[in-house]
Amino acid sequence: MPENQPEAARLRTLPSRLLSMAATHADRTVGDALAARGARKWHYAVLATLAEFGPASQAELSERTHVYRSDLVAVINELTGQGLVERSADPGDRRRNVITMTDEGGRRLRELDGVLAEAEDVVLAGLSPTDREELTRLLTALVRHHRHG
Amino acid sequence: MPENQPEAARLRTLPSRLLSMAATHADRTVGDALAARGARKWHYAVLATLAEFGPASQAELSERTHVYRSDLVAVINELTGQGLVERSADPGDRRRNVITMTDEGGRRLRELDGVLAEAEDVVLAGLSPTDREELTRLLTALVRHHRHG
DNA sequence: CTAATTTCAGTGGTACTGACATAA
DNA sequence: CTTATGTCAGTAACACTGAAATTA
Repeated sequence: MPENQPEAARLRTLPSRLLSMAATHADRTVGDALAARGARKWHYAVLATLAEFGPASQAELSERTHVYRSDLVAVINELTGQGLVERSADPGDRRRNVITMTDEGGRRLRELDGVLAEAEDVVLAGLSPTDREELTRLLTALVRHHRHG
Repeated sequence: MPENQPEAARLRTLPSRLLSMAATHADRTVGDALAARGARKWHYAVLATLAEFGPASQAELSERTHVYRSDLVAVINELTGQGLVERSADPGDRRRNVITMTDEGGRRLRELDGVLAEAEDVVLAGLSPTDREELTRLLTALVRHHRHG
């Protein structure tokens, strides 16, 4: 028995659901594109963060990328295995490792920049340039608020 | 060595990343709120769909909720276990089950409506009413576009 | 025969928790 | 003693694939 009240179509406009569906599609698009080059989004996040802020400890990388400390270990292992970053002991604090991007890591990052740009374009294909900016603005406001709400 | 080029801050405005972070937070907020009542978002999706379209086969529910047919089995098992829906054989097509919402399922749905409303409000707390509508519009356009090329 | 439906078994990336040893 | 760091083990919900059995 369908109801004829306003909440009959509960699901269709539920923001959390729309967010989830859009993010799933975006993650899959980006993930597939990166996987075709043997990378994952965390790899890109770490490389991009190293390019922006320079060498850092794993704890710092975790804060900046929002990849959990515990999960970052495997990511750094994979990146070192590919020669994209180097892990060395911090002489000033022997609890820490210093992660440094190699030259090959820099080249890899610029390669992945291209992959990402294409993927983002696929993700946003349904929106005008104005709407893309508007969406970015709204999402930025959302995550900003969540981080110090 | 931080770069001073425009792509230095690659991550901060990457739409797929913003989408992912916002969706993760939203999923967690909604998921926690539902979990406090012993429910998950798929349970809500199934109940809401049954309320809107009436009794349906699992294949129909899968299409409407976008829960995979294989995953839907467990969801229906859980809902029947709680007496919220009933699973019976379709007399007209013996491959199918007919899933029907019980009266208790209807009460449960209205209970969860309240839970969802609160959770959505938390999720969108950083946005004005106008921005909330705008976000909903943009996300709707995105998922709409994804669903038909 | 092919096609649809339900079900089960399993995979993989992600988000997250807890604990431990080491060192500040 | 407390705190921070890196590491490991493990959980849970989710998205998705493949295949088997049944029936149309």
